[in-house]
Amino acid sequence: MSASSPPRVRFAPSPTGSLHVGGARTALYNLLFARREKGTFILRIEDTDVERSREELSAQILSAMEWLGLDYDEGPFYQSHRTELYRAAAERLLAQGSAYRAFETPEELDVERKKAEAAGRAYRYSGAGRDIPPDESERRARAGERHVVRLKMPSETIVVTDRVRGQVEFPPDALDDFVLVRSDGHPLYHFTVCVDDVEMGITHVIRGDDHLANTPKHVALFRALGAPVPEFAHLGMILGTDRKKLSKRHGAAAVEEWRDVGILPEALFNFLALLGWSPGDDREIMTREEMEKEFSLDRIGASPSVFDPEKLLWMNAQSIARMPAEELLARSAPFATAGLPPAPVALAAIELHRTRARTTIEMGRALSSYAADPDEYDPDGMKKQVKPDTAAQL
RNA sequence: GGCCCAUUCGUCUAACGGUUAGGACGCGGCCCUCUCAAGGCCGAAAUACGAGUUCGAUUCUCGUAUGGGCUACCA
Repeated sequence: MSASSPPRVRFAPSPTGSLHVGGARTALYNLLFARREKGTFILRIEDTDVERSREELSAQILSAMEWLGLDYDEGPFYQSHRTELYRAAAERLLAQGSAYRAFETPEELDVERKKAEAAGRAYRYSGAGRDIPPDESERRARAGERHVVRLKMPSETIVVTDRVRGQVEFPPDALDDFVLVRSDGHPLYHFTVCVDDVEMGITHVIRGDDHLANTPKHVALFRALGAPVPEFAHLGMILGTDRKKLSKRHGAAAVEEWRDVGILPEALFNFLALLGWSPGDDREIMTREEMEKEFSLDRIGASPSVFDPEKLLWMNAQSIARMPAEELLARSAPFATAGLPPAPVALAAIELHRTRARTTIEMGRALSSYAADPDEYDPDGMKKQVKPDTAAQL
């Protein structure tokens, strides 16, 4: 690959849940790559699924990204505001014969699918819509007949070039003519992704491994759209300690949950960066500047990785141990639910506890314990720590 | 079922054909220490299995096993 113009990358979450640590890491790698290559990091909200997308979740994702320091250069762009773009693209593909209308109902397709399943065959759409002459297709559409728009998949092996997995080949019979636009006019995910990636000039697609098998569809779409195919980098999944894909039921799969238990954003950032990427030497604790300077797609590992809360806690403790006292105080103060002592006392307490507290919650709690004289002292502690003559003074 | 991906200590990872397979978390021990931490030193702990290529495989190829993903008018 020759040196070219600065890369443009994007993070494209769909607002169907809060920001997951897996998503956060994807965003983080995009960000690091953009910074390293002096490129542009774009945020795009994929909210085309009207049934599942919720506005407050978009806001939640935005705030989680801000907290983690995942700052983007352009956006957020909402796909729900870009429907005209997709409609026009569908028209174009239809006009140039790269896509066609199909008039089967979901029920009919379901029957076909069941039949194939019963026969032990892999289901593929028949491609019947391909044979409808353009003028007839046009007429039926104008008459209001319900239809979807499907892409004509080329009957050739599609080679996906992936920066972390190398060349991956997909034989032609593995893909069928998938749906671009639903019968209610809503454009579908694979379609909007590609239209937007083209329109936004995306040069590198860095995303979760779960999209690798979808990539040949995207490659076919980019070609049909007459656009250059971006480079891909597919990241291994993040797993729970049981080696299953990390999810809500593992607890603390969302970025906010870590924020709420007193994890510092820089610690989570550092931890996530090293979950699947390594600078190549033995460094573990890295500053954001170092990461932005040294990040490289070529040093991303291909295998899935287990999210280990213990190590995150250790990294957090490292951050706490190194942070300037004033800053640490400010970050812990929100967790000092039982009040804060006067500043000089608080600062002294910070120094006393910075090697003991692993989270800002623990620090906040420690700080609060200096806010007022306790009502009673632990008898064992008294006996051990307080000499008889001082005890008399109390 | 079909297609695709992955596999180094329990976990995160380094080693881009030749290393006593390195580091980190966690774990154990010792030191430091009025306690608890932190810190320092030491230790146990890995190339999934089987073939092949090669003078030589963690590294390249194939197979098996195990995990995972995709296979929607979800994203």
